[in-house]
Amino acid sequence: MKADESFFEKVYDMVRKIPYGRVSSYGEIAEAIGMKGSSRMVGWAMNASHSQTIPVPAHRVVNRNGMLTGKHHFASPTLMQELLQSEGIEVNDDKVVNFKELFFSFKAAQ
DNA sequence: GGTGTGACCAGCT
DNA sequence: AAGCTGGCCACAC
Repeated sequence: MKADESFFEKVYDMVRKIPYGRVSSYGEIAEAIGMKGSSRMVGWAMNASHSQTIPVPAHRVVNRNGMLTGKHHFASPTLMQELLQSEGIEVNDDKVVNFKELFFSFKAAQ
């Protein structure tokens, strides 16, 4: 973790640490970068993720309920779901199936 | 440097 | 049960 990195890069770095086939929440990431309660900032940062040279697996980030709230911000509304399914994550009705089991906690990882 | 905005969250009505 | 409100804080204008 580098302190010099801006808020965006911190978020991106955290999101990239989410393992293949796993998902996490905005609030979890916000807390991981020391901005607990500012989960909106995380989602807002993802809005600029497309500008990054290094790909950011934003599709692995969902809201607290496991719902794909940000899917509409992808190139295609169905792209997020397809990406998740391609990683073995089941998605039903815009929600991650077994979200509780697939949830990745940064605190537990440390 | 004030104001608006945002892919959320929790609490209240 | 479902909708609304406030709060959280970084960033662009």
